[in-house]
Amino acid sequence: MPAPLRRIAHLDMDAFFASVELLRYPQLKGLPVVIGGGHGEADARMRERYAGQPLSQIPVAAFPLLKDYVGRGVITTATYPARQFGVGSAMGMMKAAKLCPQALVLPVDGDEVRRYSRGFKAVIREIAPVMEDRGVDEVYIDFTEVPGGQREGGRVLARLIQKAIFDKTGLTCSIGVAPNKLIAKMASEFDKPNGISTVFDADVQARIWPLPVRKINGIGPKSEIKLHKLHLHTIGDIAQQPREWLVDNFGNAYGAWMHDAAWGRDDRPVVTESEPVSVSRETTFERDLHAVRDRAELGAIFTDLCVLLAGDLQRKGYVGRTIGIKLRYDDFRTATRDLTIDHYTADAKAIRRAAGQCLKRVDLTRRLRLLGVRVGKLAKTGSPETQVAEAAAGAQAAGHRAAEAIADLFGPG
DNA sequence: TCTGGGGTCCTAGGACCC
DNA sequence: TCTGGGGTCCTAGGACCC
Repeated sequence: MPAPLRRIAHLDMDAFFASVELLRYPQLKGLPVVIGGGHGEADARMRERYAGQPLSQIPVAAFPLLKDYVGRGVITTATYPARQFGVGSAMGMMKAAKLCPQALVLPVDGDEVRRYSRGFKAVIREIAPVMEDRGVDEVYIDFTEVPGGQREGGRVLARLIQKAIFDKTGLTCSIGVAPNKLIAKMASEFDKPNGISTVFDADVQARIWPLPVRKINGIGPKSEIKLHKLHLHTIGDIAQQPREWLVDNFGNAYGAWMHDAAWGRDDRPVVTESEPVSVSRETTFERDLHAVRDRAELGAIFTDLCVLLAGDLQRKGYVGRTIGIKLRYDDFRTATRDLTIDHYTADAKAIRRAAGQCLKRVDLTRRLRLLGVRVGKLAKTGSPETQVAEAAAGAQAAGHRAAEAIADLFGPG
């Protein structure tokens, strides 16, 4: 029996955040809607006004409009009617308002989105257990060994998964099936929404090479500019270059990778589980803040971030020993500082202390638009490498308590 | 019209150790 | 006076992704 052909699927939910909202507000179907922005105050006011009524009964005229939006948010996703106006993900809300002022705005409902995210992934795992989680609305699936995964190059199994997801959630998705993750990712975009595309090694030249370089997952805006300067515009243009030339221009690792990618070569496995590397919290202020003039406000935000972050770590069951901060200045430059401490922690006060040290090493004369706190070098709470450190921290805390007790005995100093 | 929040991985220099 | 090479950890920044 010959070895089965390696078949990898990439599945992408269609306009996920917007589609989840449309399940609640079916009256918005077919209308331009954008999701994002953050605040959600207008939305809350609207819901309050129609409290007691089913959400589906709220008249379309009651929904907040993009042209009335104020704030610094970006669009998370837009419905297909809104995309017709050129509105899309990661676009500033203010810019989108120029393109499509009549679009309706809804805030992101994180809990609801995560619920649907868990739901569609559970459906997939029941059918095809080798699944890699790539975020709320995307996964890779290894079809190779799944019964039926080879039929019509994976199309039959893809159709089954699409139907199962729709039956369970009412949501549609697009799937690409190919010899590897790299091509599958591109293929899932070929026939959106609610499409299936299958690609084989022999199709790379005809279907992949004509695409713009930016379609390769891993070539972003910077590399695109550089490639254009070198007169390379399509993936085929890259494929035609000698490997050494790409290495000379883009460095050893990236140049060689780019050459492989252009030829559709990628042997990364589908990874079913992984440990987090870091956990962070950050926030963009409603207006730029100055470290001195807005000291109290900034200090409160800083503390809040540390408390939220500590809560995240504790809930997830991790401790970490590299504490870092991130600042974004009014000119959008970013600075980071970090500090590795000798014990693992998930304690808000300890995080704040270390992050405070970091803050002392950075320029605070410019106005800030963002502040973030990060914990890295994670280990599972109670895992062997944290034991000694946790015991030491415990002893230290006991030391503090002893000192306090002694201080009590001798009265206030 | 200024551009969110949560991540990963890579590079590169310096410290420090053998 | 000159001056190895390798390994690991720490730190800062940047590209990229969802």
